[in-house]
Amino acid sequence: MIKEISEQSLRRLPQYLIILQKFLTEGRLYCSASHIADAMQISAIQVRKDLAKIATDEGVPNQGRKVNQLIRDIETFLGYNTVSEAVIVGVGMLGRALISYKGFHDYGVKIIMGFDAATQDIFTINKTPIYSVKVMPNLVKRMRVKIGIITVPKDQAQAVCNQLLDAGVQAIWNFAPVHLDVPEHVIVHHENMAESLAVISNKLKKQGEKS
Amino acid sequence: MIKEISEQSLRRLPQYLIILQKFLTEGRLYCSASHIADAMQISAIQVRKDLAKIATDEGVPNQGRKVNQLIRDIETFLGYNTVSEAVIVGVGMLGRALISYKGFHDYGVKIIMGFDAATQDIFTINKTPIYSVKVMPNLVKRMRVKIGIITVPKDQAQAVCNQLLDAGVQAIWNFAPVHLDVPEHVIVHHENMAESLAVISNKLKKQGEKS
DNA sequence: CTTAATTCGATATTTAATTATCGACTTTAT
DNA sequence: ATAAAGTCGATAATTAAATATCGAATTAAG
Repeated sequence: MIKEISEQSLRRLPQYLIILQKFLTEGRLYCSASHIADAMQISAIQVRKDLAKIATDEGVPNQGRKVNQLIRDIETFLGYNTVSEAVIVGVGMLGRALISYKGFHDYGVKIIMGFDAATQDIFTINKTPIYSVKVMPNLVKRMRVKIGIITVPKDQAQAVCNQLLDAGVQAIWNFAPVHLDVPEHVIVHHENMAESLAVISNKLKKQGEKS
Repeated sequence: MIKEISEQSLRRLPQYLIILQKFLTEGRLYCSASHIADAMQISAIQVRKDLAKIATDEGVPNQGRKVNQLIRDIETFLGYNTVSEAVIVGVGMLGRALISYKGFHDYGVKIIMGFDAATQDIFTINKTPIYSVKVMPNLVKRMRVKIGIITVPKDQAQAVCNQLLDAGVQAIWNFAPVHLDVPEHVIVHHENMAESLAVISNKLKKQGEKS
C-alpha cells in the first residue's frame, strides 16, 4: 500500500525529526504541532496535517503527541529501520566526508564500499573498503546494490553513472555539478549546493534591500 | 527593486544552469524551453515561465534563446558575479570538503577562512587559512563576513551559531544535523542530507511496489 | 513561394498546497 | 465545580504553482 505524500511534506519530515530529537534531550515527553511549528517558523496547521499523514496514534487535546512515538512513526515512514545498501564512486574529499558521515546509518543507508580510479590497493576508510573502480561493475552486480552515489569530478560523472546503471543500480545520487542523462525510469537525484546558496543569497539580498 | 520569484523557481535556476553548460559544451548556440525541459523531465511551460522571469532579452520563435546569454542572465540573477564572503567553522572531513570545493567560486561565494577547535597553529587548506576558533569572533567582526557555515559536531553547533551571530553574521548555513534556535530575523538554512534521502528512498519504494 | 514544424509569450484553467475556521475534547488553574 | 487555555481533527476557503490553450512569429523544408 502506497501512502501518498507530497514531496514537500516528505522533505519536512526529517526536519521535524531533528526538532523532536531536541525536544527529547530537553526532557519533553509530549509536544504539539504548534511547538514544532514555532521552532521551524512555519504554520502549525501545516505541521498538524503532515503529522496526521504518518502518525499511528491520535493526538491528545491540550497535550499533543508523544515525542518518542512520533519519532518512531516518522522514522518508520521514512524507512530508517530497513537498511538500504549503497556504494560510492569517487573517494576524494567529498567522498571521504560522506563515507565518514555517521548520519547515514541513522537514515537507513549503509555505504558498503567505495571505488576510486586512483586506487590499486584495497584500503579502508572508517572500515569501509575502497576498491579500484575497475572492479566496480562486478562487485555491484554481485551485491545487488540499490543506490549509487557519485562523487567523481564532473567530466567522469556520466561514464560512472552509465556503469552503475549497467551494474543494476536503481537510484543515482549525484554530487557532481553536471547533468546526467539517464533512461526515463531511472531515479536520479542531483545534489546541488548552488540550490541552497540560491535560496540563502536571495534572502540576503531581500534583507539588504529592506533597509 | 526586488524581483519576486518563488523559492521553487529559484531552486530550478541552478539546475537550468547545469544543463545550459552542457549545451554549450555540445556546441549549441540556441536552445528552447522544451530542450531544457526534456533534459530535466519537467514541463516546458514551467521552464518557459521561469526563464521569462529572469531573461533580459526575448526568445526567438522556432529557435529559442541564446545559450550563453541565458547563462549570463541566470548567473546575474543568482548573484554569481558579486562575491559574498563566508567563513566556515569546523574543519573536519566535511569542512575540508567544502573548503576544497571549487564550485563555490562559481557561485559567487568565497570561503575566506576556517576555524577549528583543535587548531592552535595557523595552517591552510587550499590556500584558505585555518585559525583557532578562539579568534573567530574578532576576525569575523573585523572582516564583516556575511555568511557563516557550520560544520562542527552537533553538540557544538548551537554555541558556534550564537558566536557567529554575535560577530555580526547575517546568514547561517548549517550542516550539523541539529536544529538551531535563532532570533526571528536571522537567515538560517539547514542542509540536511536526510531530506534528499527521503526523496530518493520514497521513489525507490514506489518503484518497488509497482512491480 | 508555400507549408509544416517550432517556439514564444500572454491569458486562462486546473491542480496542489497552504492557511483559516469551527466544534469537540482534555488538561490545568481558579 | 467551573472556567480558561490549548489542542486535535475535519472541512472550507484561499493562495500559489503547475499546466493547458491559443495566436503570432520565425525558421526550415519541400
